[in-house]
Amino acid sequence: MKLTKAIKDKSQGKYKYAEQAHILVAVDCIIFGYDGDELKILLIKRALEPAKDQWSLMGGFIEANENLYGAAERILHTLTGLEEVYLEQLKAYGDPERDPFERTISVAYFALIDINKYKEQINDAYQAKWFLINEAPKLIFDHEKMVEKAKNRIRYKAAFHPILFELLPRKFTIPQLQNLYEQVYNAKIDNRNFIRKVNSTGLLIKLAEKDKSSSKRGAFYYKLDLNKYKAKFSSFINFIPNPENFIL
Amino acid sequence: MKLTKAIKDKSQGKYKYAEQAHILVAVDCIIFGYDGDELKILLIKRALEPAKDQWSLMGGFIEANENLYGAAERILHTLTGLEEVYLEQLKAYGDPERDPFERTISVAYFALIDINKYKEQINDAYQAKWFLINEAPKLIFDHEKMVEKAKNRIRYKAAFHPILFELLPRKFTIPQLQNLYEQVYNAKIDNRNFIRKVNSTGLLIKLAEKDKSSSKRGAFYYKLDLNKYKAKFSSFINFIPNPENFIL
DNA sequence: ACAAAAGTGTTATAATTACACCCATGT
DNA sequence: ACATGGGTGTAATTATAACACTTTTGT
Repeated sequence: MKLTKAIKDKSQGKYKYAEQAHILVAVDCIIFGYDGDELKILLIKRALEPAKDQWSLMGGFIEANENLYGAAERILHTLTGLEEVYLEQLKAYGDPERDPFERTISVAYFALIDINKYKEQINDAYQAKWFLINEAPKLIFDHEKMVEKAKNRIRYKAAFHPILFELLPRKFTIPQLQNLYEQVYNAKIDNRNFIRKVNSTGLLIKLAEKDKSSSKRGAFYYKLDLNKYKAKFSSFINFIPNPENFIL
Repeated sequence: MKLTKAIKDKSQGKYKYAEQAHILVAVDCIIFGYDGDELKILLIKRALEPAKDQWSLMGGFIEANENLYGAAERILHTLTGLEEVYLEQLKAYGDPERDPFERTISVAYFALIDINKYKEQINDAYQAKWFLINEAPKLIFDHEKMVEKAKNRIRYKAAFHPILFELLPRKFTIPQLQNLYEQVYNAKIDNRNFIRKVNSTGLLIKLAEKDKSSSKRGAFYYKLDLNKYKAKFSSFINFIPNPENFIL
């Protein structure tokens, strides 16, 4: 921090930074959800001017008493009613012209949620809608850039870390998990090799129950071994055969 | 972006966001350097109140006409005279209490530079000093947290991408490169396996000249094949044997 | 001749890939 | 009985890890 322009505020007896421009700081959330079948993104439609009727990420300005993560949590909670979901800082965006109304720095966060569990809680006031990941509409400002970056980040991270489990319900089948990976990477994965790899992680506990909704035979449900999940989260597991062509 | 508080500015005819707190936005740079022998970090010593005589990252406030990356470039250039060095956004920091003087959001960037090439250009006005990576002093605010995060990011990224070449001079020896990896990972690496892995990337071009400074036999200089470097930068190469225990 | 770092070679083990087949069940 | 997705097995290939020795040259 370059402090050479700091002055002492007589009224409070504290140092302050003089003659510096203060800027609006916002947080925008890229919210990914999976319903066991399709990977989606949650967007809101602007009901008011300016930018009325345009699709946008859910966002808000940072408040005096909260940190960036807290602001992202608040914004996510306001829209979805969700708490304690996976939420990670993506990047700060600060081009002078990114917001045509007023200069605004935006810190983007992405969230991974299970649509089934939470869809009833979504706040209708924002006209939120789930879009298929490849069928999202045009977005305001640089929000599409944020979404692309978030997709890339997820691809990158999910190649080595089990973050995609955050999108699944408590119990899920291996075909559902594979289907999720296939959508994230836009690729077909060999189911035999996939099952072996997933099982080799030791992260899954097989349940007695079966899901019969997608086949006659039915697929066994599994649940996450939460202890192992937490312990192994940072370790590297090659979930994806050829993680070649990602852009970092 | 939540725009519900936008109003129309009569004087300019543009929409503006009303009743929102504007905050100071700074950029701080974690500058890593390698002199062919030791991995170091560049810090500045505060010459003025407040926080006089304390060590700090080089930073500055964002200006009206520049984006975040541009601000980081400017700050880096001001201190080191360097341009076109590797510079990557690390994370935005925004705890309300992170800066005791005034609420400030800081976007941290890290830079990778070759100390030999640039050390003459360093601006003395900031009392900058290179510290060994493991012998850095206490820093102001949350700067130590930033440095730790940057070290982790470099470890993470360098395990799969050839970013550490950014720290090397145009010509370098493989022992120098290995030494750099060993310092980044605080680990001994088998030189036989290391050489094979580095050569298998096809990224290096062997030069006729030898560096005799560190052994009697001398080690051949190599240079980067810049075309292949750019092409392969995003692809995954396992540079590090067991990338197990990194924290993401 | 010897010390010290540079550089080459080999082999065992483990991970990855590319395959083909059987299973369970609702219709 | 058969169609459909679920699940198991195996063999070839490739990558990784562990290891020892030879080369060069200044002193």
